[in-house]
Amino acid sequence: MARKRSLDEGPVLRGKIMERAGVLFYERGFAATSIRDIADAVGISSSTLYHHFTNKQEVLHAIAVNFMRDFVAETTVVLRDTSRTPTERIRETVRLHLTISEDRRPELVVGNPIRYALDQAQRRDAIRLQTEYHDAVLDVISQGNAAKEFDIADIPLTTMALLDMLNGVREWFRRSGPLSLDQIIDRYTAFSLRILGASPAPSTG
Amino acid sequence: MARKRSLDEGPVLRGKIMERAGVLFYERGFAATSIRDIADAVGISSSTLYHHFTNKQEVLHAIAVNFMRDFVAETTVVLRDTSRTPTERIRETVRLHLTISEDRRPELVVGNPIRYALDQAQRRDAIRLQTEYHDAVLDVISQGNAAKEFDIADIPLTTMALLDMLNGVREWFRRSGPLSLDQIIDRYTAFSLRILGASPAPSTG
DNA sequence: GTCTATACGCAGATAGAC
DNA sequence: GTCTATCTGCGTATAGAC
Repeated sequence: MARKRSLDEGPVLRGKIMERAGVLFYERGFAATSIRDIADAVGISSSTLYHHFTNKQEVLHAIAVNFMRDFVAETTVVLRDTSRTPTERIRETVRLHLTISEDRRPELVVGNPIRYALDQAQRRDAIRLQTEYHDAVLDVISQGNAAKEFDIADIPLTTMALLDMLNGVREWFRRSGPLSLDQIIDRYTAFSLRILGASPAPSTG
Repeated sequence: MARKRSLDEGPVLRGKIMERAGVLFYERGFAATSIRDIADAVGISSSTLYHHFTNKQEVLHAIAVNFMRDFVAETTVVLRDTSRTPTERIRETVRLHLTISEDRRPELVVGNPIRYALDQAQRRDAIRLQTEYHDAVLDVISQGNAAKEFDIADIPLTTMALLDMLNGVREWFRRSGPLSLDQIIDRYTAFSLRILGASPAPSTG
């Protein structure tokens, strides 16, 4: 049994540490969460944790990069699918953005003050991925504008406004609230298309 | 000299502590800023700080409430000025919101994860003021919709989307960047009016 | 690869002189 | 009302046995 545990749970334990640490960081903040808190939540000793990560910052770094990699992978598939119109791609991106952000809320580090717990190099890793997403969105908006689907004066700033609006949702949305996530998505899709100046807006949300 | 100092600098020192602490909390986070860091920045001993505030949390609480009081005072004057149209009031509110947020960035606690350093009662104080602002904005949006100046399906959610979009600016705006704050304000005013479905939109910014 | 035990420093907060 | 000195606990991180 001990043998099997060693062989199978090595990488699993790493993931488990990241998962529990993410929740604790999210609930209490980075500095207010101790290594011992994390170890207790996982059911290991603090020294064992040091065997898997060099320090607390590295745990946060791993969480941030792991999440952003997934986020970018999922969204860029849609954003770069030139078989669909820019409008369709934006609609689907709004849905993905809000869904992933809600499903994995504790893992969101970029764009959140907790990111300042990382050192510069670590932050850069995460921000590089965020930029990849940002640029993909900007490209689609630009294409939609060129195709006269959208009507935009300042493309970079419109991109920021749109993404900031979407990022705001995670700060107040609760599944227990009056609106379901699907309803939020419908309405925010409408808001997004308004910001982009999308011409035919049948559903005003 | 010692006498004069005691008489005049009592309340002044309190304000100075709040100011310096605000900057440190903003730069490093609450938990990562020690009482001694604050005392050093002000040029006093840590015991002197305890003479003016019961603990570190109270410093943050004072910063948050002080700022929100000012914010609400300035904005509600505009929002409740029924001599102006809802559209005009929204325009002016966007300007004020972005200007105050930028001018006093370190003091922004509400809507920022640093707020979790406060206990429930302290947070409630700050959130009560935020709600006052939020409700005043919602009222104006509602009036504009009733007057057919705006075209909105879900007034509460539109209010959230608008405010989140504005709050996003402080995360990335730098005075050293390519756009001036005035330019940002112009464009975000246009975005805001689009979200609200304002009928005549001459400047699409 | 996991544990127990522990080094070491810095945190928040207080005592008591002036 | 401000200081110096200090208490006490918890933080990160490591040593070394198994």
